[in-house]
Amino acid sequence: MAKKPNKLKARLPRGFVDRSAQDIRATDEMLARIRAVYERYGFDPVETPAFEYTDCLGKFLPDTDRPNAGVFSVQDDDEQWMSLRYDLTAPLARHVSENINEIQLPYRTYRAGWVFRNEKPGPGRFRQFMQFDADTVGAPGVQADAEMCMMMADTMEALGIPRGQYVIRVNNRKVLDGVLEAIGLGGEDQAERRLTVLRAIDKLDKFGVEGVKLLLGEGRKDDSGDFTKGAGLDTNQIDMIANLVDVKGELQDRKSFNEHLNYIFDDHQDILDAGAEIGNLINLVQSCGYGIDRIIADPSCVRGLEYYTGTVFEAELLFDVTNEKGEVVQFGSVGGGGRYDGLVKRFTGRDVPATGFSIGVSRLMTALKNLGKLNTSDVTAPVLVTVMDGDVEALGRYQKMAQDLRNAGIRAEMYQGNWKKFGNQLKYADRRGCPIAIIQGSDEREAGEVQIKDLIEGKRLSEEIADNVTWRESRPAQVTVKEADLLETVRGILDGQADDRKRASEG
RNA sequence: GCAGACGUAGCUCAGUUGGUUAGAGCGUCGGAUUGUGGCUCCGAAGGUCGGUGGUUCGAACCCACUCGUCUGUACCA
Repeated sequence: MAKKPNKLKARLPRGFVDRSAQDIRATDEMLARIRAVYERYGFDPVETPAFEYTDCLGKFLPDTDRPNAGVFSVQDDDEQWMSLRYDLTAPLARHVSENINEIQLPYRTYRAGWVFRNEKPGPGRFRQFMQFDADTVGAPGVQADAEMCMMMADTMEALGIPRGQYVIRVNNRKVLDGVLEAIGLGGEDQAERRLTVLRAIDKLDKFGVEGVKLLLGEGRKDDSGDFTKGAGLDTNQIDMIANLVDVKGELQDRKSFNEHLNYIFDDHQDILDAGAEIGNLINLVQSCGYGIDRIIADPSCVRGLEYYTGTVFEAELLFDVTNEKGEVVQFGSVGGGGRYDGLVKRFTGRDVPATGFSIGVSRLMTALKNLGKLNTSDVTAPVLVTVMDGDVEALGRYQKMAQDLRNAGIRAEMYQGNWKKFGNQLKYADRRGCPIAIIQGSDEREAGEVQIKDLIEGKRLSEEIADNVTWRESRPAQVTVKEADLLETVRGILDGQADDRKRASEG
């Protein structure tokens, strides 16, 4: 009968994660580096809330009054639908529109924040993740797009990704639109088909040209035997798109890009005009010294299907990313953006052209972590002041030692567990990674002394001592000093440990 | 969403043809050692076998459903 009480099971919602101290510190470091680049380009921060009214995000399902399934939504007490933001661009457009009279355009702005997507999570894909965006609102020229591409390249390098290990791929939506028109997919009635074609093109890096061709035609069967219906184009149409898209990074400048387009679409002026815009962007960045090792034209770059109107670009990592099991994983892009000239107009009715991009911080961190390029934090654990006597007077003395260390800028704590088992205090310090333990029992107290134990050096010495009695009695790496010399001695040991770490990391 | 694989202790995994009381290693806790971490030794705790229902004298094992994880794929602002 004595059935255990049914305990509540502690569980994390699917697709969400708790972040460790190390992750938080690493993220802070990444954010600081990204922010420094954006600031240097003259951008200012602005922050918007996690919730927006769903209509401002533009995510109602067609022909219904319910929000899209991909967004987390709740109804406010007045029955209006609100949703957690799924990116930072739509909220920015809302903010700018609401404050359009106060904001000096062109407006350069950046912001980092959590965004939420109610989708199937996967490795490195979560339902809450962080983006770090930069946008220029009210800048119509391709020179603003060019600036974005360069800033994105600078950001990659600021994060420690060497040149040649990443690339910014640039395209223009108007090229793709023109091409679709040219192969006879224009008009309202073919909208769905155009989307299918764009999705197929976007899969180039995943499936290769042959895979894309299948998706443009009848369809493609994947490894599990699942069949994806294709766009149903004829071979002529498929070949034109395949030729457009399969360039293997050969389009190095304005001239070669235009020649490429000209070769396939020599009688379509709108395509050539859009192509010229990409060419101009490439020339602009090259005049600033950003060569094809950093920014390159790529007609297969598609990006989001929703609101981009011109230039689109994305940052891709070129090194292999391996997971915990050592398998190489398809990583795809770590950020991207483009021109969205219609987004502010939805609210204001005014033409307010804008361009910007987004970096997937969480995703990029996964890549850097798996690569071992993530700055492992150099935060050291606190110095532990151990407790030998539990009377209030003694506790005050221990607490004061901790305060003195803190006031001297040294991370320190007094042991707050059960002080009666002294061995456990050092065990705690060991597991916590404390560099030093401070010990003062009645003997030391009477002599006006403290014992200072270098736990790192002690750990090293322990390898040479097999016998526990000897190990305990020898009190390795432990010195006795006058109370007045506590701070200086601790600082000396910490400095020595820091030097050792530096030497070790430099190999 | 679709397809497949897998769910046994905190973790990694054994578990015979369906047969008594479900095991190991690691970890955790306690002791040897109440003022000294590591090592070693001794001991203990820890399980609705993912859940529900069914077949059976009997189910961790077989069946159905369901939940979760992983892989591929679709969607992805």
